[in-house]
Amino acid sequence: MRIGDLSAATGASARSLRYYEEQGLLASARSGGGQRHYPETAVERVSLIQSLLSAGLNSATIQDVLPCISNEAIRTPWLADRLTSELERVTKQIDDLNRTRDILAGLVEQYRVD
Amino acid sequence: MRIGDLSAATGASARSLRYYEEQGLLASARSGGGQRHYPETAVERVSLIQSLLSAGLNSATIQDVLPCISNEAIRTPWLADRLTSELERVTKQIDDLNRTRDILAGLVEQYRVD
DNA sequence: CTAGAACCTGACATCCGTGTAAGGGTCAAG
DNA sequence: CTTGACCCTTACACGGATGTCAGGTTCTAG
Repeated sequence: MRIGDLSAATGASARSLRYYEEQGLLASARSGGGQRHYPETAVERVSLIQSLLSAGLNSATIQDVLPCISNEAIRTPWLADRLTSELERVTKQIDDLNRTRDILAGLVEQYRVD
Repeated sequence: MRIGDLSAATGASARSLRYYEEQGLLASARSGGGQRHYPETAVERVSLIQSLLSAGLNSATIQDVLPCISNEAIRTPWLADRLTSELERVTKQIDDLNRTRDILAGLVEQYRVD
């Protein structure tokens, strides 16, 4: 599939897909003329990248965590630690957001027109 | 209290406190020489602002939602709707983050060195 | 072959809360 | 009065993913 197809399939803009590639998160094959071609599996990969980005991981961290050229899982204690640390960060973020949701719910109550 | 005290009490930098004021989120009285003075209640207000910012509300939205000059609660259907809509957004964000946490947890499992 | 859609690279713009530096004023203790 | 800590305004910089524009190339349908 070409970049427009992948964009349509994932909701990521073509600009973003090129950026992911530039950051080493997403590989592409090139046609003779230089145009990008992606395997079907790229859809899932982009979806994963989107999830991690929306969780607040930056592209450098995602690159550390998801080596993209080799499909081989690189299992090192360092990587496990890194992932665990990000997991903790996200968990803490969720806790914070839950507190804030309660605050918002309280405000909704307080400001409601009776 | 002066800006340094409020900063120490809340963890927000003086820069941020001035910014909150500039955005209409936080009021201050001024001494003859122009220095800011805050009532004790400012601590709680800043804390609320911090929570809302960390939940992804921008200052314009917070300003809409928390009129700062008047302490009077401005109860309008519009405000209640606005708050409800932000509440829904945060709730959705929490759901997304929970999904991403699961993804990360799965990766931790997958990449763990056995 | 040709038109037009889709793609390419490179560069600059945007958001927005925060950091930071410059240059100067305020305030309280000694 | 002096000193030093604290504060003032103004202005510029940043990060980082994404938008957008320009100028050019590739691909595909007719």
